[in-house]
Amino acid sequence: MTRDAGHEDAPAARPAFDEGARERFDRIYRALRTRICLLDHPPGERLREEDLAEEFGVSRTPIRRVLVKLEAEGLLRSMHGVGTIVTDIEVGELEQVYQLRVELAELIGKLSPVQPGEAKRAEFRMLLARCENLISNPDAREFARINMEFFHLLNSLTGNEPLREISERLYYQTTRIWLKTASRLGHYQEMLKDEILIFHREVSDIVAAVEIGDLEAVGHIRRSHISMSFQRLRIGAHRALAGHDASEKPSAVSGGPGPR
Amino acid sequence: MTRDAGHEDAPAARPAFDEGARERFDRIYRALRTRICLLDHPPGERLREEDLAEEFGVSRTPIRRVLVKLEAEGLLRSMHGVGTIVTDIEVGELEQVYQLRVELAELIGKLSPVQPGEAKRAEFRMLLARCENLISNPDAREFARINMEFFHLLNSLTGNEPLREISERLYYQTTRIWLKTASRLGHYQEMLKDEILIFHREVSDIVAAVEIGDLEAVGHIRRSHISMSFQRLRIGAHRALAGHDASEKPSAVSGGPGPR
DNA sequence: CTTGTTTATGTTGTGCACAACAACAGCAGG
DNA sequence: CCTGCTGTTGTTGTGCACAACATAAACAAG
Repeated sequence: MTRDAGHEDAPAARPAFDEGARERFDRIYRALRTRICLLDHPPGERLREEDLAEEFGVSRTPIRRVLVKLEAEGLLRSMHGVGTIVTDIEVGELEQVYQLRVELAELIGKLSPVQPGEAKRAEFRMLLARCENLISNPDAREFARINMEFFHLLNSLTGNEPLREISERLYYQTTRIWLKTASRLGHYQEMLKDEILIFHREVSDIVAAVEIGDLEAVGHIRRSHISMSFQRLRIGAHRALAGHDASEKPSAVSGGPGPR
Repeated sequence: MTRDAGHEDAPAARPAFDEGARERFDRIYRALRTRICLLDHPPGERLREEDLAEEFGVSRTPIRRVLVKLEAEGLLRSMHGVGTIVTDIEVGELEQVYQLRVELAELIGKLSPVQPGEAKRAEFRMLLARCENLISNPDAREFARINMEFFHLLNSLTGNEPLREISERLYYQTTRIWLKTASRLGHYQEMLKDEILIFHREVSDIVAAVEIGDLEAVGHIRRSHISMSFQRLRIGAHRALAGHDASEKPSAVSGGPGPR
């Protein structure tokens, strides 16, 4: 298992001088969610409550609250007497989630859009810069992380809180599938570079739309990219299943999947 | 408090001969959710974990799991050292939820629609009959209950499971507001009869669309009714706030709110 | 060797006692 | 009468020991 790789955002067993119960809950919840979506906990891995309790410096009880929530979100599945395992995901099962995400993407620009101030626009530009760095220095994990931050930035463009919550939930249900599918493909490096280029294009287009304040355009761009991303994902998964993934050169438009 | 009124669907402290943990969790969860939405537990009421534990014949631990989930859904709010209280709701805060529900209503007919078989169509006709009975025998509580069952029936028309889950969640966040607003209005009886007539019209139209298998039409009808219902709700709440609710006769189209 | 049974082991679910915390009543000082 | 403090009470959050459960290994019967 890759658990010991690096938990930059989960400083284990931090004393947390004056942390309230709710803050601690959120901290542990987000840490685990990030780990699962970055495949630090790959699908099928068993999470022992006692280990997690020791790692975060608490008892099993608060850990269980977090696990219950993660199970409600569909990332975990705990069975009495067996264990708590990270749910496995298949491209086919995620089609419905993607269909819904495609529709919701447009709503972000429609329902209570909030025009970003200079600070937020700066965040967008910063992310675009990190994305450009990524082109010359491809790294799947960093890619997934930037993608996650980009999502949260986009999500903050709507003032509709229920929409934000639901979009976030669906995002975290689907985002793992890319890393999982990609790791199975033979032409890992080429595909990663292609996907990063496509993602950079999306970020670039969206930042342009944000700069001129056209949030509806942001929604449309996002929608088409999510849709196309899922199409590439399906093709990639199909090739991986057929087993002739390493035998043919990928093209820029249909090379492989990317996290959206 | 109205807690002792009638818990038809929550047989308290049932022995439950061979009930698994998951089934019990679901039973308690749904019982409490129904009670909250039927205002058996009105907004602001304090729920004592120990009382609930005793009533359902379990310890505090499984009760807390249910409360955590209900809190995640926005129906409860528990504060350390204070208590677990039923969240209060205002029409203004629910505007965003309604905007989202309006958009999602159309998706039910679009995303993976499943043509209902004869059994399901019979359920629709049955509900329509109960709705007609309601006209000659108005009862707010029964109205809310039929409305709830009608929602679940509609929700089963899409095969998109994430959409079903999200729609359900949003429905239960909003459905309480009608009973709460209605109970504050002076012309309670007239408004109830008007709302029942409007609801009967909606059910009738939707059943007709279901019979000919046009699920997209179902989505459109539903969408417009949710939208109009919220408009009436806002007007009703405004009148109740202004305090001149009992002084003027309501009309059929703008009389008051109804649960959607 | 195969198969059905039993036992051992490890996990999640539950119950209970206690800690942490907030609100309130009572009271002293002004 | 008002204000600020303090003890008391009641609630949710936590830790821990045990029950319920599933799995797999060990074993006996065929």
